Parts: sequence; structure tokens; C-alpha cells
Amino acid sequence: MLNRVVLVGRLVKDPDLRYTQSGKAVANFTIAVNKPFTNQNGEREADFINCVIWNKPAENLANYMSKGQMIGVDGNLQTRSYDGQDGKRVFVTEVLAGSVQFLESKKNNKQEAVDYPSTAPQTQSEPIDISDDDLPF
Amino acid sequence: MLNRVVLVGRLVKDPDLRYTQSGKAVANFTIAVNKPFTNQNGEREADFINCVIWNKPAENLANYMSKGQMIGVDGNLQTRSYDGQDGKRVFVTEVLAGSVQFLESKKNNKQEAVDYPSTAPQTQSEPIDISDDDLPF
Amino acid sequence: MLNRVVLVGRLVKDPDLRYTQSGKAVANFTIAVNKPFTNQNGEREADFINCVIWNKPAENLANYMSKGQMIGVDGNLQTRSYDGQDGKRVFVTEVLAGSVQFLESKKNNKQEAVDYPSTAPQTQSEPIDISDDDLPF
Amino acid sequence: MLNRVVLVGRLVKDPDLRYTQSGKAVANFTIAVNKPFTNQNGEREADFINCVIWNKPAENLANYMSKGQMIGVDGNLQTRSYDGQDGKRVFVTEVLAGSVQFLESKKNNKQEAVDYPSTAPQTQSEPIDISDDDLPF
DNA sequence: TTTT
DNA sequence: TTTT
Repeated sequence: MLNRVVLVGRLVKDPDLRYTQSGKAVANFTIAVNKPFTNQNGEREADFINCVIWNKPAENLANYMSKGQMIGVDGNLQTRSYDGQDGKRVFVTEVLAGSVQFLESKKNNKQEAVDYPSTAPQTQSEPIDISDDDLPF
Repeated sequence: MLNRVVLVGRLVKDPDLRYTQSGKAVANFTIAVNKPFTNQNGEREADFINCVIWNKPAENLANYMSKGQMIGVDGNLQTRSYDGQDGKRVFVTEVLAGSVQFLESKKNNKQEAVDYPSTAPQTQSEPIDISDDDLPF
Repeated sequence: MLNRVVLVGRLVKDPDLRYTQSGKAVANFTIAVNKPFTNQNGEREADFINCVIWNKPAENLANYMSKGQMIGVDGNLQTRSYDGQDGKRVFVTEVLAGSVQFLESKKNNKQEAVDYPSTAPQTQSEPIDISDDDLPF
Repeated sequence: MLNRVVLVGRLVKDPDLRYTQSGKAVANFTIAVNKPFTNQNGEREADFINCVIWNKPAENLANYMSKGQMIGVDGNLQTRSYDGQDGKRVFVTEVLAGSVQFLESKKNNKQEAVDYPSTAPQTQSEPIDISDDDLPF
């Protein structure tokens, strides 16, 4: 089956880098992708898309990119669910980034080695032990 | 900015066709896209991705495709929010399909005229007047 | 059927804008997309991908973008053939751009209105009357 | 940089499987992807897109798929050149498939394990020692 | 609950 | 026949 997403947009806030108990890096980030037209009031709207990236690229992202910067994302859509604070199941649809491209970087010019192949299968091979209370959704 | 999604998966249930007050057709549908690997228990998992399509292609989808059939989707990610029944804002990430391809059809062999160009801007040009209580999320 | 291409790369030369006899604008351009790894000699290689865009976006491209600038392309692959100068048929595979995003612009900050829907069907509805001798391939 | 291609189409002929001198499998194949509209004579046209795939998936492709079958391809565009029989340099643009999905299979129902990550970097890490005279272009 |  |  096919599952492919490509986005270019701006970071809505700084990436949120964490580590699993086994030491893997994960970064959550949200990008604003402007819609290609204006709405009925002449305003440009955006979609705000949640993304995740794992391992070394997660650390690079947190090191070199910050709120407002433009970024490219190549990955796939994933859905997952967790128990919300009110006991109800919460369903999440987000982009699992295999690679990101730093289209601007205030901090440093190190360009992320873009890595088509990496739409990280390892994500799944190890339980994520960040507790749900910490998840940004 | 760029916002592109391509999926191939199977309809998890029959498409849900509705009409806005102004008479536009909208179909909501969910597809299961198998992950390309098995989990730690050797099971194949899937992502369950919500999609929307507008106008004539929505009617064609409802007419020719049903639960279990394989479908291709070309579109873009959109996010929106509505007030949930508990008064809390619910955020939705879904795929706005510009075109769909019927990769199997139990009903009829009419192949959807696949339509790269149609990632429907008109979606936004008119308020959607289906009430939130009817939305399948 | 599905046919989708998304690229981010740099213009290898200035876009080449022409007009058909009926007055439609067409721009041909080539972008270098660096490969995500270095070769056996430690060098970064690139793919050099030929693209075409029609109508107003072709004129915008020629007006605002030039050699070396970074550009995003959303489109589809097309193949065509013509008789080469030696009488042999030449086959061309290129990207028909539906929309482009100006990720840098030396000339002006006018951001191309990115237009998912436009993977230009009109391309085909009218014969292209630029003579083959003028084609950049 | 970003370089992503997704296609669904039909094999125009049986895949052509070969081995490099070092024993790696490579399969070349061409798919016809119908255009989403008919031309001025009411005929449906297609694009004929050359693709390559490496290693085990190349062997699976050759084993399970044949002329006329529908296939999905996820990969990236690559360009390369070689010296043609008339001494002139020939430029090739083709899709390097990272994964393929067998959407039909006359031979066997074994579904290719779809493998987002595999847009094969190894392709480049070893010289291809099939002589140019054998190349299908 | 948002970016330029 | 190539970009940074």
C-alpha cells in the first residue's frame, strides 16, 4: 500500500525534543502550511500539521530549527490513539517524517542530510515509553 | 507552500455521502493503509486515515465503492476544528482528496476519471452547512 | 491512475519563457536536486530534472526566479517524443508543474500563489505550436 | 532537498531482471499511467514512465508481475547519461523505485512487503556493471 | 490553538 | 551537460 506525504511550511513553535527511556530521540513539531487561496474574507488561512521525527534527525531539527523557519517534510501519515485526561480515547493523525529539509536556519547553516530512505520503521520496533501525560496532544 | 498526500488503501466502511444546504455533495470516508512492516508481535498494523471529497467525485465514490475495496487518493492534508459535544474544541487532521482512483469496484467498472487538478479549492469558497452533530468524527 | 511528483531544488539556469502561436506562456526550467548521500568519492551528486509550466505561473517564474534559486515543484511526470535533428525520435520525460513555490527570490518578494489544483490539463487541450527546433531538449 | 514520485499504472511489458557482476538484482520496467483527460480527438492518452528497482524487490517484481498488471510505485526521480551507439551522450530521466505495490498479480497473491524506507541508496554505492549495450533505453 |  |  502507499502512504506518502510531502509538506513545505513554517514551524509554529520550536520543535519539542524528548528521549524515550531507552534513549531514543523523538521530536514533535507543528508546521503551518498556507492554503493556496484566500477565504471569503480575503484572508490567507493555513493548515497546522503535527509531525514527529526520530533519532538523529530529531536532534538535528531541535538544534538547528526554531519557530518561524521554513522546513520541508517527506514522510507518511500515521494514526494512533491514547487515553485522554478525561478517560476518553483520543485519536491522533500526524506525519511521521522520514526526512526533513531545513529551508532556513537562523542558528547554523548545517543542512540536514536529507535521507529519502528513512521513514523510520524503527519507530515501531520499540515501545515509546514517554508517558501519555507528556504527549503534546 | 507544498502540501501533497498520496495514499492507497482499503475503505474501512462505506463512504458517507451528504449534501450541504446549497446542494453540494461531500463524502467522508476512511481508508486503512497497512504499515510496511509487522509489529513486535508479528502482526500487520494499519493507519486509519480520514478523507473528504467534494462534488461529483463524492457522488461517484458513493455509487461505485464500498467497504473493503481498494482505493487510491491524491490530495492534501487539512486541519479544522469544531466544538465537541462536551464543549471542548476538537481538532481534526484529514485528507482533502482532489482525486480518487477506484482500484477495485464490486458494483460497476466505471473508472473514476482521475483528475489531478481538482484538489478542490471550491471546498472553501462556500460555508459547509452540515451541522457538527452530523460529522463523523 | 496516480501520477504525482514533488521536488525541491535549485534552478540550474534561468527559466526559458516562450509563447505558443495562440499566445499561451510556457516556461521550461531545469532544477538540480541534490542526492541525499555522497558517492564513492565523497562527492555530493545531483539529479537534473527538466520541468515545464504553463500560463500565468510560467510568466511569474520567469519574472521572479533565476539561476541558483531554490524552488519547490508540485506536478506530474509526462512523457513525449519529437523528431530529433538527426531524424531519430527523441523521448523526453519531464515534470509538468502544476504549481511552483519560490523558496528564494533575488528579484522580488512576490510569493507565487501556490495552486495545488493546477496541474494544467489545458496543456493538452491546445496544440503547442513552438517548432521542435526551438525546444530545449 | 525533496524528490518524491508516486505512480499507479500498468506494466507495458514484463519487467526486465538482470544482475550486476557483483550479483545485485536490478529490474527495469515501464508503466503506462493514463492521463486524467482525453485529448482533442476524444482519446485517452498515457505517459510511459521508465522505472528501476534493486535487490530483492527487483526479484519479487519479476516473479509476480507481468505485462498489463497494475502496480503502485513510490520512489524518486533520477537522471543519468550514457554514450549512445552513435557516440552521442544520451540523457535518461527515470524513477528509482523504493517500493512497489502489486495491485494485481496473475501469478501469485504474494503481496510485496511495501517498504517506504527503501528508496535504495545502495544503488549508488556500487558501480553498475551491466554494459550500456544492454540497457533498455 | 498556532507560522510568514 | 547543469545548482548551492
